[in-house]
Amino acid sequence: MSVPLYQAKAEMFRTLGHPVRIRVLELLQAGPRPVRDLLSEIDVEPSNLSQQLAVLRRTGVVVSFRDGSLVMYALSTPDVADLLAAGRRILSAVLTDRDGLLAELRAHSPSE
Amino acid sequence: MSVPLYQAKAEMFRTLGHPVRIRVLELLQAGPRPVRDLLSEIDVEPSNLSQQLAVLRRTGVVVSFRDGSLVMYALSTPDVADLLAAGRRILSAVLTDRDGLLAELRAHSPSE
DNA sequence: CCGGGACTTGAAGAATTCTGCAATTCGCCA
DNA sequence: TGGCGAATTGCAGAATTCTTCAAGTCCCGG
Repeated sequence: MSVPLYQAKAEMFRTLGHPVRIRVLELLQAGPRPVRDLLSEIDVEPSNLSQQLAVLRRTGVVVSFRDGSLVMYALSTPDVADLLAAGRRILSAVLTDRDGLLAELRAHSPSE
Repeated sequence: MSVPLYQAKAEMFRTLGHPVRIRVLELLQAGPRPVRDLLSEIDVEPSNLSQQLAVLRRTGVVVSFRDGSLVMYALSTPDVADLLAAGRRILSAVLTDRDGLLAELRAHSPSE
């Protein structure tokens, strides 16, 4: 497998590695939305949101088009939902493990 | 949904956003491996690999344990494979779209 | 044609992340 | 016990990414 491919995969994941961008993608799962709506649901400055949207566009995870005076954004492929779902599962698995370990640590004596 | 949760999700994805770390995870899909093996398959300095492994450990995506004089690494949950698979699907969807667009651009006259 | 809302772009400084070198730890075995 | 291979840690400088502010574009209504 070529090195540039790993680069591309990494870039794909790095694109999701930001709270605002994650939130945007989750909102877009419900369908296309204008920037104006995203802005009202995410606590961030307009220019910052635009920057984050640009990152998502650059990678090709979302697409945008104009509808009258509004700019709409949409997921470029429904596969994005799978990615988010897989992320949630891992997060929950990891947190469960952590809690499990914590519980175990508390249940036994230090010398055990 | 709380803001810290988005932070946690973002951190999870950011963890995967590095070529070496992606490669490590793909290798670990086949089962636990010692650092020594990873090192022989990935072109990176030992200290760099260690740093990247530390990042993966911190997030809880992988776990490590000692086996004699070797340190072994393993995926903490098989769900990681799903994430990588979803990433691949999106990448291929995005690239296909791009190629599709390119082909379309080439097939029509500039003024069309 | 002008005003104003809806977004985007450019750019700079702050904050993070990456990389590689040197030094260190840990366990094994002669 | 001393030497070694295996890995990790501590850092410093380089490279990226984030955030914000100021300025600019586009489009609709008047």
